[in-house]
Amino acid sequence: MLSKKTKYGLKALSYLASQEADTPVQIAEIAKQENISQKFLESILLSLRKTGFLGSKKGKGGGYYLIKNAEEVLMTDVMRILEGPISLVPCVSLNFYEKCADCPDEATCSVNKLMLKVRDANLEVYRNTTLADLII
Amino acid sequence: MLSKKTKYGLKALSYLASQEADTPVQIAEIAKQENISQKFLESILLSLRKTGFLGSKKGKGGGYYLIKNAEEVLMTDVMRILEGPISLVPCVSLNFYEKCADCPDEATCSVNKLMLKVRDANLEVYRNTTLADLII
DNA sequence: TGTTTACTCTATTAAGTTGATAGGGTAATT
DNA sequence: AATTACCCTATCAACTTAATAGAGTAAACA
Repeated sequence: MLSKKTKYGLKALSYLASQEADTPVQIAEIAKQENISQKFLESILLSLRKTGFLGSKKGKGGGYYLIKNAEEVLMTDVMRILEGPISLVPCVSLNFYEKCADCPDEATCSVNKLMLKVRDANLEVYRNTTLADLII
Repeated sequence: MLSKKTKYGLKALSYLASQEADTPVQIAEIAKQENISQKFLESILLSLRKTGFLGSKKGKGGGYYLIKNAEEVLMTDVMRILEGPISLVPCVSLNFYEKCADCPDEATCSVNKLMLKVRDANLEVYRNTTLADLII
């Protein structure tokens, strides 16, 4: 299941992408338009700012805005920040690799074999989709 | 993340597929060989039996065995039983469709758009992978 | 300079899920 | 009849998620 965090984050990014660039949008506006709990959205936008997707401006007329063009925002990066590893098991993860404690040999592990295929299929999608592809 | 239930279920199915067909294998043997909590495995195998993947035999020399050939066991079916819906959001699910409560219009929803692609990519993998592909 | 506005941070909490365990009951085989 | 192994119910700790509350800080503007 996709977490609400990711769902909300994607919606917020899309909302910002469909606004005029470099014009800050207030959290309250995004939250209202997209039916998102404002406080929860705050923490999500904060993490997107800290990871270089968004900029923010304080004070009157402040808010959040996209730093890059929507065409440059890859879903691989967005998903890793919001949802975490793209792989379903750590033993096939490119960015978060970890050996499975219970598995003696990855080479002969059937789960490893299947999850490698799944990872590649998902990467293929995320690598070839940008924020621009998600808005009308 | 892949649940342990699915992980264990896949390992157990693979173990059975690599054994001689129609020869029941005891839960205890699978649990030991695959490092799985026996009681937890019991419930997993039970659900696989009730959904037509496995047969069981009671009494001495009993155990579980594959009902179909490994080539006939599609990952789409296995994953739906063990892990649940293949889609990450209910609004793009083929078998478990549900409208998102917070989303006014699927046609313009960016999350919907992305998750459709993801669903299709995963289905492609699962539809073209059988249990036979997972064993050496 | 002071007030407003909006971002930032910490803490708390209810609800749900997962993974594991325990213990007993039932059915089939020898 | 005894053994073996499947079958079922209940419980529980640990963790995660999603939401909320409240206070603090920084920037803009009159």
